Amino acid sequence: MKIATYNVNGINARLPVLLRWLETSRPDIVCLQELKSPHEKIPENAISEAGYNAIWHGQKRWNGVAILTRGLEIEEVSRGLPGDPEDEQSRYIEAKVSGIRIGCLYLPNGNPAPGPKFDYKLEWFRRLQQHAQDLLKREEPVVLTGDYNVMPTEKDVYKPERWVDDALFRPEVRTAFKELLDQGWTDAIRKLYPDETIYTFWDYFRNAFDRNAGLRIDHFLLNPKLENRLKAAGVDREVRGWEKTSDHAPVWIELKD
DNA sequence: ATGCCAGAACTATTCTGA
Repeated sequence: MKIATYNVNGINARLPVLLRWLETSRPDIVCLQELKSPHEKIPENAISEAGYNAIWHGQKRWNGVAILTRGLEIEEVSRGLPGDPEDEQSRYIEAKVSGIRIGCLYLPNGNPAPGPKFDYKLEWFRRLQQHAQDLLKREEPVVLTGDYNVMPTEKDVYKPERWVDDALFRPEVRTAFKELLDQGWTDAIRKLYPDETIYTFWDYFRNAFDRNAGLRIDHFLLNPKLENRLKAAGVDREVRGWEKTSDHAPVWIELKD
């Protein structure tokens, strides 16, 4: 079972790249973020012709998350992160696929910090912690994956000193991420590669990809039921080098059946 | 501090991203 997460930065602008990647990588389950598309404009037919079922939570212009599966049945559990009925942003969708519960999330960026956007990020993080705690009470395997917009440690940033005041790296969000892990979640990439420099995002400016000036902000968190099933994990780095690509690369894990 | 790039939206300029 191969599960992937990919911040596409606009699903319509990214469609050729997305389809090419699906064909080469062939993940069984895919979590997408930053669809930047209203519900009715998601390219449903193209996804279906590529052999994937899909559920999604779109939004005009911003955000948007989706779960795709290669022929597997998707049972949607919820859309929207619990804890704030006023929150209109499409940043969370959860489903059950093949006995695995999958939460697909797009955590707020939070810049500029401090400020209202940073407050929203921290509040969203608190709600995520609460929901994650509830999920841990379950007996079933659970994956919480997506764009967390957090570099967990200095190893996850090309130049940590430049990012200390940024909403993706400030102590508050690193602490929040650590608290999440301390609940009992495993960071899949770090479990398999504790010391390697691994990035999942390179910005479009200043030849960041060529200079490998990257960040690790897309993560897979596994509950204890899944930890022992983790077989492999990686980043499809080459996709970041394709024409008209996203600023993120896809990240994936493989689980024992 | 800001620009550098990229995508989307009531098409030209603004907002957002990380």
